[in-house]
Amino acid sequence: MAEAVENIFKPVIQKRASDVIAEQIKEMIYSGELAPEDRLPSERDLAVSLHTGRMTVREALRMLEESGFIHIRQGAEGGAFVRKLDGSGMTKTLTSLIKVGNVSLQELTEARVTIETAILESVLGKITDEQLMLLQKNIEQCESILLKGDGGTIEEVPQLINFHLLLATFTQNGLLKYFLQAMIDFSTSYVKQVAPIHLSPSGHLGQHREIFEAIKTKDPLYCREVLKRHLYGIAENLEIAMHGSKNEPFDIGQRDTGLLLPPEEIKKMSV
Amino acid sequence: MAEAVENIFKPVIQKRASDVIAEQIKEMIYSGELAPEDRLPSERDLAVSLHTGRMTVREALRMLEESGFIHIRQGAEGGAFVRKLDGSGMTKTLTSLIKVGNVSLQELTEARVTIETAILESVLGKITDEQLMLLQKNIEQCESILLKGDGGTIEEVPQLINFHLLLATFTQNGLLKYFLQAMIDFSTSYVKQVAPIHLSPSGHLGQHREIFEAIKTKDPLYCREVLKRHLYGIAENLEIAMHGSKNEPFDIGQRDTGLLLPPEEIKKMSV
DNA sequence: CCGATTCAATGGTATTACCATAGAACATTT
DNA sequence: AAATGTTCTATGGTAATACCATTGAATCGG
Repeated sequence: MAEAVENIFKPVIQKRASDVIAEQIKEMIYSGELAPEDRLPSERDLAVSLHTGRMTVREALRMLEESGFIHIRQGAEGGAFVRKLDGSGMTKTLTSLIKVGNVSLQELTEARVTIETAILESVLGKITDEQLMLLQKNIEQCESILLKGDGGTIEEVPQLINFHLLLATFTQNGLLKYFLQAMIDFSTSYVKQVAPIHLSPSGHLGQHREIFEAIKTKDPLYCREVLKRHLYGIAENLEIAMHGSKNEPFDIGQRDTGLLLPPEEIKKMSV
Repeated sequence: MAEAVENIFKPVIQKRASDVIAEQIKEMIYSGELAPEDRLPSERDLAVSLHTGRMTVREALRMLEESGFIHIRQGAEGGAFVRKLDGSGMTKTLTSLIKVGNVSLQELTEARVTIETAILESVLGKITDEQLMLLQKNIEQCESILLKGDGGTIEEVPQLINFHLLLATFTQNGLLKYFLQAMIDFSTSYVKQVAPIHLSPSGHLGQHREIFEAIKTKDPLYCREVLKRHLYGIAENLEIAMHGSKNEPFDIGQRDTGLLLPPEEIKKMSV
């Protein structure tokens, strides 16, 4: 064909149908048209409505599920349900970055110290009596749990985590809380899965009490010192968990390889 | 059937095949068995190797792609390629949280001020001459770009962003950098997409120069002031982009993300 | 009324066929 | 021989169909 003219035809940009579908549903969630707990039409219905195949719909749903926008239940009365986004997405992202080696445990610790210190100092100037009460209540709660049970591992006293999250909450800043929660969630799940060692919750709690007292003095320097000591103590346990686990830091559990190939064979094929 | 015995048969837990596949490939990436740029077998080959259908494989690839572990190219010599994880995952997560309304622009701004302030203070005590040189080089680079072009919108001087990221880099902490980058990336793409207004890059650059000078004085208090003014200025532009007018300015005076330490003590504490 | 059974809606998997894309290999022309 | 155009082919993208698995609801039987 002769090049008589130019730019008469707009080039066709073929975006992947599943991407378009996922994008469309995301927008509906953003706009509020789809709210948490809402149920999407069944895969078959969606396919018909979108003039597409069921598999295309499924791929879109897989993506949305992976990003945490929906969760899927099988069976009658099942389907895809819109889910309220929470901090797990952040935790997932952070976990990947660490597992893939882009972020070291040292960096995690330092970042947490930096951010949590900033949080504490930000809170210090405006903390209310009610908030102080909440902290105290948290400490007492942990105390009673420790008195009842044997209080062996840290997982048995999950309330200990809340102490830190409480501080983040006091900033009234959801994003700071997401960041902190991601770092904390990784740490706990890491310790739990890799090496459930004994972390002396009582000592842990004691340090919380120290921090609490420091906050009441409203002395920023002292607060920072106490908090840092506490966090570096936790970090030390992370390190112990790492080195005490047969040098397989990231092999979390044996997955069921059932009908799948061993990794080496897949690797071979990828030449 | 009579209940003669119990617990003889292990209940079958049917995990979704695509999940198992995705998990397996992820583990191979974590372990280094699959490195960036490596190419996975074709969908058809994978299906055969895994004793599963091609659609199942595709769903797994969709998930991995959504999480940023692979990218997929169509055509001959195409396929699924392992991708080095970068900050885009964090940006994506943050963007979702904001778009869905879990995090407000105000919170974004405050969090950025909190974190970037902490970063700056952390850097202040240990910044080297070479690092100062890098900052200066960045400023000069932006300058020359501004002199050449008309310098209308901020997107034409992307180097302006690097100034902030440079500071984060000096902390030697990848995670803090990821956090900061996510916040910055959202802001820029938000302004660009929602309302590409003129942001006076020259004024922007001037403030960078101010910050640079402040850093050289190594006065934490002064540094913080200058940085905060700069960041709240940026935030104001975000608001303008959103509302299209300057009618709802930030009440900068109310925000108390500042630290309470006197300068000398902060200097001492710099990690 | 209650327990067991069946039913039906929905997601999960597999197979097949064909289209779309993009490099590579090949052929043609200069 | 080099440049250019064409065809080939491996690969992802989409669709349609069939059937399995799961799970809550509806139904049936006592």
